[in-house]
Amino acid sequence: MSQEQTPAVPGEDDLPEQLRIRREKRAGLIERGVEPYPVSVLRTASLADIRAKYATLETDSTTGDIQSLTGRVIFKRDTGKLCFATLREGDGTELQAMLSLDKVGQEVLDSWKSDIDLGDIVSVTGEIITSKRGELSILASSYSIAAKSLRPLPNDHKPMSEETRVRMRYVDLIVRDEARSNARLRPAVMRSLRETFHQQNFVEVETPMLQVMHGGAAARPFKSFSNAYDMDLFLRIAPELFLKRCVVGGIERVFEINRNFRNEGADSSHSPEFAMIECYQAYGDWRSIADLTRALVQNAAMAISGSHVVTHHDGRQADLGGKWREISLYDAITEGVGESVTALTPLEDLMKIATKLGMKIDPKWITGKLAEEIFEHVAKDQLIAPTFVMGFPIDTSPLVRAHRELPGVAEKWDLYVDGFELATGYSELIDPVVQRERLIEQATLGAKGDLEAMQVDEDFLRAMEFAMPPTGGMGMGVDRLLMALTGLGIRETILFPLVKPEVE
RNA sequence: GGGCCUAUAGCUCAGUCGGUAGAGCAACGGACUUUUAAUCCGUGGGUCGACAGUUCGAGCCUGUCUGGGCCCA
Repeated sequence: MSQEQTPAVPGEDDLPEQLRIRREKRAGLIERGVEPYPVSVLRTASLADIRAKYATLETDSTTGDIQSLTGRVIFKRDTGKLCFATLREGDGTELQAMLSLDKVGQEVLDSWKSDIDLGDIVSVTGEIITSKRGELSILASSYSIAAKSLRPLPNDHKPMSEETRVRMRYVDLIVRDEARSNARLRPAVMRSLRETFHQQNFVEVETPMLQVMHGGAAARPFKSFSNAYDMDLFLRIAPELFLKRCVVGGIERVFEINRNFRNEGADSSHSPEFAMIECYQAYGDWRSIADLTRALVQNAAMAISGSHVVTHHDGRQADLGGKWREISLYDAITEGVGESVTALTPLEDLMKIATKLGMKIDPKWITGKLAEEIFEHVAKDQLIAPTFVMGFPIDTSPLVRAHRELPGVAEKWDLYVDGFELATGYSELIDPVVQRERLIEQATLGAKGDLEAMQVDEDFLRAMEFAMPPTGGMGMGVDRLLMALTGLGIRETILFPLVKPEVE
């Protein structure tokens, strides 16, 4: 006191007024012997319990039921001798607390008015009643502070800016109903997905995220390093090659739901880390795996909205029910450009078509890649209702079996919903000799500077040489599934999406 | 990668022609025993994202950088 003290936190003196006042209130409580962060407080029921128990209580009644309830103070309406506050608990359930002079006395009432701020978490003990206006309430005989908030809550009636919501999701969850429901949507969808898999006798496995060699998809990886082994490691871009090892080993129906990492840009439909489903079904093919995919999506829709018709957050409805439309990729291109295009159409002809469409062409694109780009250019906007796009070019699908009839085409589909790619499914390539040739082609592309090309995974090829049964496989983005079910952007489906650090 | 928009009080946002920084909520002081975003009276709160430039003078104009959003590829 007598000496000059440097503040414990640098710049404590420079805190904004509201933060400083709350820190002073905390210190004041401690000085008076009141613990602002007690080890426990009284709680006999949740607010939801009380709401359920007294759903039909008449206006201005008493119950004689004494409870201790906790919640965060989100509104305060202080009058001279009777104070009201709205308490809110984690799922958004609210209940009114009332403190009256004749029940708690002058000292307690004064302390409530001066010590308790919006955002504080409190425990209130008293009788459950309804007010003269009919509001279900707890009429306090005493209260205690459960945890003092040192920061003011944002304005509860104006939505926080998108940036603030993402940077401070914990506050978003306190103040925004949709944030709370979104957070609970994902686990509901995850449970539904797992149930569908279990109904169909799929076994869930967990395969490595830290990999010696990345593979199973075309993407740039995040690179790490193992000090103990003195070698480079990669965060996985896909679990595919390990799940296929499982199928070789006899786990005939296998799935994994877990995180993949891709060292690429982030936008409204891409996140550097994202949850992905992959599954493999021995003795299945691209057709059987398409049926499974439809069941996964439709059951998830049913789980969260009780119907195959889902309502997006903006009120738009999307019907995911029934059997989905199928179109052939090359038929769609042919229709879109008005001249016949097949997997055998040479690169030069595709170039002419793309140029005529005014597309920007990357000279590194191979024939199949160019065909896919033309498809996206002419047809993507029509893919709002769920649509299987069947038959992708074989030169961009190194892990897929060739189509049983169409030359140059692979037995691969992409599922489009709402204009974006939700899932992809294959008849898997199981001939180890062809598989080796395809991976070596990829490695050649890699040597030429294609950073997304796959590496040759010798152990994977050895596994394939022990024979994998004919198999259908599928991959689906979980975040994108949530987008298709809700219409939200990917950053709203992920609780804590990657954000660059705030600058001081 | 290219283009457009954006950053101002704790939160959400105004800020005209370049001339002393504004509102609502929140906060602080006071009144109020049935409020529901309570009401009424009063008060305080700002490194206008950062740096540079133009100017007598910059929240505003110019440039660079940083964060965020949208569109295109």
